[in-house]
Amino acid sequence: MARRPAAGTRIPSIKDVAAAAQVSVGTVSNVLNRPELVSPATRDRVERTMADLGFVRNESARQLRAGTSRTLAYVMLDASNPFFTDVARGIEEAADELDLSLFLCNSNSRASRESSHLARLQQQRVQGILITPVDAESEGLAEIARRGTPVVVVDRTRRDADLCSVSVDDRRGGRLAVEHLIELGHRRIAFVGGPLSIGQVRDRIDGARAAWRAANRPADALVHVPTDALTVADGTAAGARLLAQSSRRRPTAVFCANDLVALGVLRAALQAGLRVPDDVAIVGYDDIDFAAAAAIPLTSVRQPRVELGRTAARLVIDEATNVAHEHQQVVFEPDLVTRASTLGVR
Amino acid sequence: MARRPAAGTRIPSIKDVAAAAQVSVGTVSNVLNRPELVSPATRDRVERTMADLGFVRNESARQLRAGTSRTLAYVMLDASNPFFTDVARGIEEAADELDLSLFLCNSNSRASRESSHLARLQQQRVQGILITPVDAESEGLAEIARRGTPVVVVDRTRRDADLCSVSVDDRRGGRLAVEHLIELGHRRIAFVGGPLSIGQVRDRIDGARAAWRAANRPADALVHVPTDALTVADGTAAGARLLAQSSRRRPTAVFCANDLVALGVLRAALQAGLRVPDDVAIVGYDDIDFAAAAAIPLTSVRQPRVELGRTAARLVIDEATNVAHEHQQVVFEPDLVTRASTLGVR
DNA sequence: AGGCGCCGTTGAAACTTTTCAAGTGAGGCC
DNA sequence: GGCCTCACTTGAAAAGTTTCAACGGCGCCT
Repeated sequence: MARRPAAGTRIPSIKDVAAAAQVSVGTVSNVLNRPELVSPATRDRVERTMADLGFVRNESARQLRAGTSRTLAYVMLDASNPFFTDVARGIEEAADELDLSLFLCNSNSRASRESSHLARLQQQRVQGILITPVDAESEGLAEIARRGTPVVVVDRTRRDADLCSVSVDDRRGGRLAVEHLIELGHRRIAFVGGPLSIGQVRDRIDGARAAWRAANRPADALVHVPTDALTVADGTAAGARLLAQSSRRRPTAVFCANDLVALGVLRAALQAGLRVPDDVAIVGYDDIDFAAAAAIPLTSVRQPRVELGRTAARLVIDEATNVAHEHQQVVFEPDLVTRASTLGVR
Repeated sequence: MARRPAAGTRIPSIKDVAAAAQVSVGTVSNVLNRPELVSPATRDRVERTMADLGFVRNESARQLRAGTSRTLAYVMLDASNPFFTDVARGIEEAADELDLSLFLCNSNSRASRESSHLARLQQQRVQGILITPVDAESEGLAEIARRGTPVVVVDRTRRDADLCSVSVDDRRGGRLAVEHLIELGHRRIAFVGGPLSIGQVRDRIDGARAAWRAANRPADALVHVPTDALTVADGTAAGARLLAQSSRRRPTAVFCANDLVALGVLRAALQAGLRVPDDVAIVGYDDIDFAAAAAIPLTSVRQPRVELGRTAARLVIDEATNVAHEHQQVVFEPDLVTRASTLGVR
């Protein structure tokens, strides 16, 4: 087979290829980048030599010369939440179309991890950064954009329009969920989720309260049960606490800040021997695949996750390449997907 | 506040900083890399200038000089399977300790996406590649290692020891699951999962059959119900088909190739009005968080996911930095976590 | 006073690729 | 034969950082 460098040997550079193929480095570079300029005979010889030597282009050198990389990055809030992996899939699709690589980073909801990722991405001179930030109003994000790396906020709206953002109307989503419960005749409901430092949680409960008020229901008939995080475990714990109350005090419906929490509450309800939705109805948020697949399929507020990612990627690329770029705040509309957890078997 | 380059201006380089701070580029570099060599006064001045100008180190140039990057990459088989995001978390932890970044890529079980990711990672001169490959025996992986980028196979064992690999004994896991079912007295069981091109699936069913044989149960009392992929949807479909049979023919227990499939089967069982585990017991594989959180908590074969990732990361770093490195095949032992889906409420 | 060593700083080389102006040589035309 | 054109190839410069040998002062010792 082909000759190959012995283990431990330096990876051959364009120079080595040039020497072996008896041409200049310029020609080798042309074979790589503008093959039509090179005579077929030379091209063949160079290509064979590259294969022979096991040549691999050095992206750093390219990038140094070009001044920019062919990479996008998405800093996710929580890689173990399927919602964000779906958003990532949308970004990936858009990146693929333009032959850009995608760097996925996970901040795990921690500001310190987030900022170390951001520092690294700037140093790598990525074409653009997509981020679902711990704090959407952070001045640091604008600072990065000012220094030349486009930044798009995903799944949050930024108050002042100094950055692009793509989000879903969470207030509306909260309203949709609660209007559905009102229509079904529920008179005592709970909102489970937290912490309130997460903007998404704030907006969803705001929307829920607005709908509740609009239907003239007393404010204290909508209780907020806070959780430390939006996880299944926290949902289970909060659900168990909430549903342990006597049936006269217990809410007849629970609206959860996301599907992970809702799955936890569902589990707590079934463990407590309650029937869903007869004893307690449950509404989730995000409509992740597990929601439809739950033991009792969850009614949930659907967000266009993949679309969210795809749009964000397009915006960041526009900002990186189009001089006439103007910042946009794209807001998608959520919709309600009704399933057995509120409707029962039909 | 600080002076900053106008929008659209080139990011300042070390040279610009040197000029502004009235020192040589060497000194600026020293401030960055060996600050103890620089007098406090100069260091201060340079640091202030860097902040003023908004200097951001150019990683490409660094890398070009150094010949290698401070980055690890993990090519995952399926980013939407929580098992792999947990493995990724383990890798991340190990990478963090060494101040390496982690590049997450998703092959989505497609060989073409996998190889384009691999090509890109080589060009980026990553320190090492961790991969859960579509095909663990692929010659391409060894080729990459031969060209100088360490490769570690995650969650698969490689037959010939030309690469490091970290995996869990899937055959053993299959045996554990079926031994548990035999102990509970089940005499007709099913294995749900596919395709068989996935090594993990092959090994798990092999282990299951071995345990079944060892207990002298007839081979045809363990049926294999194949699926196209290891997803909740495929599990639901296969489960519905399987459990629609008359109670005399229907298996009394189902062992699934992973938890996603098991959650699907569980859903199908509940929808068919069957009681779990009284009418049908279910065993999953992976013990992802959703397994414990399911409506009927799933008995599952636990794998040390985070540990898997952490070990793989350590191996790849050892290979990258230690000249005396020797390839290893690390095999972890799975264990069975029993829950309500086989035991009922206790 | 002359020599030595030390501290802090300097300037140039190197890493690999891309780009581009300039060069070579063959072939055609007058 | 001399000149032009065309196709192809060349060599050097440039990108930003790190490293390292060398240098200039300064204080100390003899």
